Amino acid sequence: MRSIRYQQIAEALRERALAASPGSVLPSEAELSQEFKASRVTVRRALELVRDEGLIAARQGFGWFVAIEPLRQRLERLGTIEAQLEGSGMHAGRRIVEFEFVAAPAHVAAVLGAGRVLRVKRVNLADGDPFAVVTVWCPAELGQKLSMADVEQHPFYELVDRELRGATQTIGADSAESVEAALLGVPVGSPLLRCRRVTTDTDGHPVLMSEHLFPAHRTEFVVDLPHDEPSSMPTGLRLVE
Amino acid sequence: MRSIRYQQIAEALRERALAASPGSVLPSEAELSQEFKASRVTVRRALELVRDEGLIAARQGFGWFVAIEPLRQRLERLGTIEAQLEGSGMHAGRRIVEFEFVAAPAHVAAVLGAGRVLRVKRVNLADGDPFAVVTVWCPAELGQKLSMADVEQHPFYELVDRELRGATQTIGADSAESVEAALLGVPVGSPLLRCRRVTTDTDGHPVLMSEHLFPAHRTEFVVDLPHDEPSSMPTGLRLVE
DNA sequence: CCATCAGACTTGTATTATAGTTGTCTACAT
DNA sequence: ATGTAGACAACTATAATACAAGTCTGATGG
Repeated sequence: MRSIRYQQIAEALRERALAASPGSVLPSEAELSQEFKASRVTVRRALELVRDEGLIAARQGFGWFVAIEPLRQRLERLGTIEAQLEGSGMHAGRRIVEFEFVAAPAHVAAVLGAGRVLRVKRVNLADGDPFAVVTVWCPAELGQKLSMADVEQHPFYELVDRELRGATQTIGADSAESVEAALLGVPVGSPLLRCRRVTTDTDGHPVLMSEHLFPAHRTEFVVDLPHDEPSSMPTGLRLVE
Repeated sequence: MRSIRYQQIAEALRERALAASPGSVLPSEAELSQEFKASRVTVRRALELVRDEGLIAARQGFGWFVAIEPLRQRLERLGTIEAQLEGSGMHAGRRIVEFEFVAAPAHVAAVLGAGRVLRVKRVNLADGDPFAVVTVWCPAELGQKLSMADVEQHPFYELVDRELRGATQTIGADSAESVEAALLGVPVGSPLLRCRRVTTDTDGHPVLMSEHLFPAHRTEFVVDLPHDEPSSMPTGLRLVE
């Protein structure tokens, strides 16, 4: 495969920026040019690429430096959906729609590395009204001990016999198919917010996959990007009127 | 049965494209021509065949590379989608649709605290194809110095004469109205990812408001929750009355 | 002590040049 | 219809160079 020089250099600069402490200055473009054995133009192009990603910044006559707090994680302490609903004086409920051991679909098997999985489909309720359809795939060995009553009364992460740590979720949109439309009480074809989440344990191995579908007219996802002062808006998914 | 050479080559290219990571660059047509012992025209026919299937793409003077589908945005940094495009070997472009000084709509005025604003509507292009409609509202006093050429060639946050610090994004979904559908080249009523962003300066004062609309089938947002206590919900949920 | 200024060093922005790549065409062979 | 060979234009990445403009430092002179 052919390689693009300035992308290689950009990758090296990214690592360096993440390793260094915020505010520290990078070598001059001339020095970097010698170090990478590339022309100053090429080095600059790499620097500008990383700058546009927000990791570094420059001041004319001064130099390049690692940007201040490029990645502050503000998504850390967030109450569960249940707590927020109860806090708002609403009653959170769950209704089980499916509870089956099935052969894992390809995209699930690829991530979890399990042939058979427990698939649970639930409808989340706020004061009796449905606001989310959640499907969870869980390796069969972990799901063996779970009952329908368990998954109806407890969040999934309390039930799995593993210590969970992190998650990656991808947020997208879809049109409502007939099944989800009926469960959520919205017209077929209306827009849905879709969150696919892969939850990993303390070793970083994927443990759970889940798909959350929200009616778009009631839900929004709020993300704070690096601030100095805390904003008035909390981070997370929220229901809108 | 006689075998068609360029179809054999196309099959080999498909395998290679699926094995390689998106954005990686294929060998040049001349090199592939040597490798498959076929003329450049034949190799090209194979490449164009695979391109029309959406697996790979090319830029004149640059080369062939594995296409990216769907387009993923990472939310941790205050970077632009353009930076991620360039980092993937694609070419980012902009087309101005509107450039007007108007009275601020209520929800904009409430946040920016400005009566008159500059409203700029742009279509973002990836290798010539539209992938986003972006509307930016900017207080008139800040927009006074900006020209259409400015906003066509630079990201907005580079043009504003304030040091920006953070942003709050609200991600939701919508159905495509006729205007946006036409600009994005998607059917009316198809799902869109909507991202409303309020950008603030170092003092925490709101400076810019923007709305980004993405076709749902091409775009996803990715959020990492590294050391979060997982709940059954994507992150947190907030009810708004 | 303090202000000032020259010079070294830095980024920002051009220009020119070259090798390599895709895009496109024509001519010809099987 | 399919494949080969070649030529040319348009574009890209990279190099080399030059110069403008901003920043820092240290010497100088009061």
